[in-house]
Amino acid sequence: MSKAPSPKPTDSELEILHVLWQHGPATVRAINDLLGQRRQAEVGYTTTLKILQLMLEKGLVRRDDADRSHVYRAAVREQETQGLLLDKFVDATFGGSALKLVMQALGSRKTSDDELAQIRRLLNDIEIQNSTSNPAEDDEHAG
Amino acid sequence: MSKAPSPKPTDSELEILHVLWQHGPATVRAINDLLGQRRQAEVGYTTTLKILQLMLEKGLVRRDDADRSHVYRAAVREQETQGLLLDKFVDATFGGSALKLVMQALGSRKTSDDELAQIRRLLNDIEIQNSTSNPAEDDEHAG
DNA sequence: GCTTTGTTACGAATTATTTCGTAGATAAGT
DNA sequence: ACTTATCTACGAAATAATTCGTAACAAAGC
Repeated sequence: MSKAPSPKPTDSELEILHVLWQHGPATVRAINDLLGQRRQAEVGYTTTLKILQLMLEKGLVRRDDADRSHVYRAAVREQETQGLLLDKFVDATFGGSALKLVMQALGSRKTSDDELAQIRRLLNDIEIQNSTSNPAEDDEHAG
Repeated sequence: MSKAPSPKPTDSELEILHVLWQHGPATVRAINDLLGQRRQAEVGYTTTLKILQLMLEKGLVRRDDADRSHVYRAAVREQETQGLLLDKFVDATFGGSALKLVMQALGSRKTSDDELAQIRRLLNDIEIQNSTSNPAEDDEHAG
């Protein structure tokens, strides 16, 4: 029950987490190289090292220091972290209303029919969950 | 090119913008009082004043200093600002995929049937737009 | 007129984040 | 063995955001 209260990662930390999520465990050298690719400008090696050390203290990553080149791995899951950040963002920007966020996300940008279909499937799933786990009567049937 | 791109507001600035969007133009005193209500702890009067002065320089607010108590008003629109922040957030957290954001927002939290219905209506509207305009050239935005 | 109250402007302390330089250790190359 | 390369740890500078104290000034109250 005691869920690790992983602190909210900063922008730089999040970028490193993306690298680790995609690439898997890696050395500082590898992480730094991958960061250089996804960015415009290179970042100093010791900068990456420093951030990883701070992330280790925060519990955002784990490391294997058996070898001289330590190997870092993400200690938080991608979806959980995204969910955490999303919660904060929804609170700060949309007053806590996830609905407003979704409306804004869908309304103010181009969404393909394919993406719309995926969202519809998700809506159907959620509706089924609502009706099976919720005592409130629900006779709606999606087309 | 004549329009200065309003910089991304910080968390504190965004909170003040929320107050101004909801309440309309207000003095520092009024803004500070309203901030105190929506927060856990009070914030110092001069803190609010200082942030408003910085926001004025950034172009996030305008002020009427005809009277001794200056009256501040939002200089950026709510939806535009939310859209701007949303873009940055989607890039940083979901690698630019608005679809992933929506899936996460809907999937990882409780969404009521009422909200689901609203989203369905929006999906229908978007689908109609997709089918009535040529998808290859409908990237125009209302100014 | 004098004092109290409320206001703006400004400087500065505090905290967080990002950045990198340098020292010291270990491994690798010759 | 010696030199070079690579790595970690650590300190600290640079930047940004938040906070508030104080000075200066104007208005209101007595």
